[in-house]
Amino acid sequence: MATEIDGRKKKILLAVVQNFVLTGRPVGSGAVAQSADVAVSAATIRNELSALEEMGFLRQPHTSAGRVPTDVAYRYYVDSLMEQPRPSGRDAEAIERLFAAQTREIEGLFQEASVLLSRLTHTTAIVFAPFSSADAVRHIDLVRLSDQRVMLIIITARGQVGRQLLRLSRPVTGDTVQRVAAFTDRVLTGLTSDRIDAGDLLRRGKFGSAGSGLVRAAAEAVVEYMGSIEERVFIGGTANIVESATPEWAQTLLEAMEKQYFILDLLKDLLHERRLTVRIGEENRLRELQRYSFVGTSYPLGHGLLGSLGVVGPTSMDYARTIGMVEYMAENLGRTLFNPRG
Amino acid sequence: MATEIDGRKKKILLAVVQNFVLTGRPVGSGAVAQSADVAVSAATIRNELSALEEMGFLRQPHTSAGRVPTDVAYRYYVDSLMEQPRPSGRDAEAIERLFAAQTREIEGLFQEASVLLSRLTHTTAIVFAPFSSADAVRHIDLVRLSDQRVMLIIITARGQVGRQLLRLSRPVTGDTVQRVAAFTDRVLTGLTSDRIDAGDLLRRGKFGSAGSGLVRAAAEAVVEYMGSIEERVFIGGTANIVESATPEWAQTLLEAMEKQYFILDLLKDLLHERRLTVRIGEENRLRELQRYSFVGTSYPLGHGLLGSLGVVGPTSMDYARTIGMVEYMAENLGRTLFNPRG
DNA sequence: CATTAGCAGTCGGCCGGCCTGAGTGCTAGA
DNA sequence: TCTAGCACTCAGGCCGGCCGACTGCTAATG
Repeated sequence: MATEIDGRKKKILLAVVQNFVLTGRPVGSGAVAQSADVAVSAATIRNELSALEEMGFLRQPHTSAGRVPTDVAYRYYVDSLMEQPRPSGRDAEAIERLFAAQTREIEGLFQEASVLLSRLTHTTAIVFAPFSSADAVRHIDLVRLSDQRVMLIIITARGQVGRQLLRLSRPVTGDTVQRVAAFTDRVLTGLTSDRIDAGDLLRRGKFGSAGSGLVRAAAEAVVEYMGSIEERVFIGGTANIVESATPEWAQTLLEAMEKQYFILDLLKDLLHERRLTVRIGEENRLRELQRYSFVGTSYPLGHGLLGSLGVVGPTSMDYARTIGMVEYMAENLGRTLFNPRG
Repeated sequence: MATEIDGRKKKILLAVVQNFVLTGRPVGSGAVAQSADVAVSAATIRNELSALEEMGFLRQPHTSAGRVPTDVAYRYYVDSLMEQPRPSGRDAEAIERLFAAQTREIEGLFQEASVLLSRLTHTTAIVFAPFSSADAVRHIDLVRLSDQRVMLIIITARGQVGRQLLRLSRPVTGDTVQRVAAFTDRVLTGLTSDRIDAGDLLRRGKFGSAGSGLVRAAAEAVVEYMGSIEERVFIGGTANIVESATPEWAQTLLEAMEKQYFILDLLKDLLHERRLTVRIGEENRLRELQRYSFVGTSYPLGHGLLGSLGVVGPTSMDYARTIGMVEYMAENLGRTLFNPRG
């Protein structure tokens, strides 16, 4: 009859959740009687379990089995029951070691962060780094690959780097490429994309027809690049997906993970709010994720930008530990890329 | 008694391999009698099958089952039986479309190549792009992230781009970073790593203690970067791994795929020879791959460098089709990145 | 009136036996 | 040398029984 969740129910629910997370098997009244610090018999606990089931926190896979927490139970656990520890000494140290080096290749840093996070939490980790290029040009370079192919390299004021392959309709000589590179670098540096005009460039620099084609192609590619957002995604621990579900679900999720739009949908709305987000089972909008839970947060990327990172794992994950890790990783990553206090 | 493989045996073996690749189930004498173009009865085929088993080409999962090809049979099939078709019109078109764009982001090109290749072959595809940096400096830039963190951007003569995070022991101002950037760019451009000397730089440019620290850190990072080889790996279609094997094998392989050394071991020796390589089952050195087959080849990256690409799939893959795809993809990729004829 | 001991009931998982069907090897005859 | 026929083998599906874990209910208890 009790429709409110009292102290004893809390303890029992906590015991069920912890036990299930640990063993992965339905938890019976006997197991709860042993592990929860309530001094009542298994029979009483049965009554309580039955009440908790009525309230939607637990369910039975079949009549004669123990209880399994529902998404609602995990939600309640995360919101009201668990105590959130900082990562243990060893785990914290592993994360700190990643950021200890004096010099660090930047793509590698993101990749290794995702791998480490996945390893520490036994989940699949995703690190999302959106670099806005709505920014000014800092440097332009052109590298001749062959007669009609040139690579354009753009560096923006904020340090974002893009490399674009240009295909030309006429062959260009190495000398022309060099001259056009120097010219575009000189003329475009400092400009934002809305102030770049291919026609204007062609009037200011005199090149043969092949050179003019290159100038035009480069200018167009620069405008296109500067207007785009480069969204880099680093995924680690995909193997952990296989462990935690049936092969079909694993395959579906693996497939989804390779889709850009999937990742964006998952991580993009974290960018607007700075706080930790936990989405449990069916709380996820994405159908492929409704058998899993997601724990994510954002981190500062510098220049006022935010990135986000998170993990995907079984709904029966150890939320306390996972949340601790995700937060600590975000903190360290943010501090490394952008440190207001030096 | 026949220890040589005659024409009829060839036809029968071919039928078994093709049938098994198609259905995935052991092939019996009846099925062979129907599909192979030999006008003999099932009983005769049974004798031949038995002989082929004796010779090591086939094996029976159990006494009353049909036959399954061994690694040896696939090897013989690849070497002597199959006819290698060019990719079908539709497949070729899909590949060509990938390379059709006038302007192309370069990382994205590699990534999409791996995804497309995996999709067309139902395997997991790997594209390996080793960029040697044993090269001259083309451009240096520094971007201040915070008081004590600076991002170093290096462009090499061949167009390789590196971004390194530097952590400084003293805070630097934006102005200092700018001055050091201009100085290092001017002084280092054109040099190879063996001619870069931090001490010499410090003598030639006068900066405060913070600036000198930055000069030294930058110089060291440049030397380190120029001496390294940046090895980028793009993997597509990991979900296909799950389909083709038991979850345990799939997990083992997925785990291995995330390891740098594994990929390198797999793809690096392709770089020395230009021809197609097929490694079937236990022919693979790597233990994790001995239940799979690998089909790979190399492609020119420009500047005399080679990259490599390949796919990993079940030993019972459609080798003819797969080989066609891998070769066609390598051809197109190579032509796009490096085109001796324009 | 909450709690508890006891008991009957439920059901998944496992084991062994049975049957079926696909496919084999062998033999005798053409 | 090939083939028809036959006895044989064995994986996989199906059934029934047993075991054990766990439940819900009831009646007794402080």
